Amino acid sequence: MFKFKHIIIYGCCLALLLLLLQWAEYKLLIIDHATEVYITLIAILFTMLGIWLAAKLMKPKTEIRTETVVVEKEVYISRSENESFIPNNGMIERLGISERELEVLHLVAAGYSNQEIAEKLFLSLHTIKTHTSRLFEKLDVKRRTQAIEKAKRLNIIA
Amino acid sequence: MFKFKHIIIYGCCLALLLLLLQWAEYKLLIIDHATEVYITLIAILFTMLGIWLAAKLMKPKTEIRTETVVVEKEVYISRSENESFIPNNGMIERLGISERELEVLHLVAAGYSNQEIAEKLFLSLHTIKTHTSRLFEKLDVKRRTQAIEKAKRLNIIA
DNA sequence: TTGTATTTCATACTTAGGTGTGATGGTATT
DNA sequence: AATACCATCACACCTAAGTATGAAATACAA
Repeated sequence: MFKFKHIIIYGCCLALLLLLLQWAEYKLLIIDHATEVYITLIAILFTMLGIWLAAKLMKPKTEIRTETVVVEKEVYISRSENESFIPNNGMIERLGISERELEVLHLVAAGYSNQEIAEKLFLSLHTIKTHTSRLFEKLDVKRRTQAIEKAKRLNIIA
Repeated sequence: MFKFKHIIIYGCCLALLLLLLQWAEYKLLIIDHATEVYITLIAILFTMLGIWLAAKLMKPKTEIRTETVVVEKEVYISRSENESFIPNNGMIERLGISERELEVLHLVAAGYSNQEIAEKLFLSLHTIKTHTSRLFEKLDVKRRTQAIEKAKRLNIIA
């Protein structure tokens, strides 16, 4: 939109200058060989005008292109229900899940309450809570149900 | 360095044009009121020259910063993707699980909290609690984790 | 129309789950 | 010996989950 504004301004300037020159013609034409002088002046003037115009029009060209590249990292192939389940040990290791934590995870997925797990493993309820909390942190989840879902999806548990 | 090159080329063009105009002066000045016409032509020509010059000189100033944002995305294939899961409708019917209850069961298994399920289904928290309670009764379980385990075992959910 | 099941919402209450912080002892690793 | 990690236990605190009970609207079949 502002492109047209510049063009209109430029047009007006041109018209004004033509009028000015027409008036100057009668005054300056008397002096011989003065034509070249003011043609040069016109040339310089309009060149500057062109430069100014170009500068105005090209200023907003400082583009910042933001390119978003999505890199898909790893794909875990699913298993068959009937076939033997192969735990994703690489994933377990990568998440830093300890042996005890994995044991608790299995029992959580089996539907046991923290109290029941504590009794089963001869541990205190506090210990189980610590384990589950660390587990949720490592699995990046908030609840045990989410932990079950994610662990199954990552083939950590069957 | 190439800045001067452009200036020299421009200067040469100007000189050449002045010579051309000086020659044309004798031919065209005879025609009355032709002065304005060729002054306009000069104006347009030099303006374009100015624009071209400016464009050439300002090219390196039109910065194009390309910010590349790399987003790493881990992709997992769920095991049910390849297999065709057939829900045990007979079992669902036998246990008397209603449509709504089944819907809630799916969301419970997906790891959503009661509050989240309520928001997702545009229901109150109370309603979800009622549904889950009935579900636990019908599945003969005490906790949601047990419900998930049993529902999966009975092929009610994938 | 009446009965039955479903779906919805509600209050009050209890229990389980989860967080944050901190401490202790064991066991490898450096 | 020092460090890092794991496993264990503990307390305080808060939130989520689950129970018991009741009730109203809807839908569908007898």
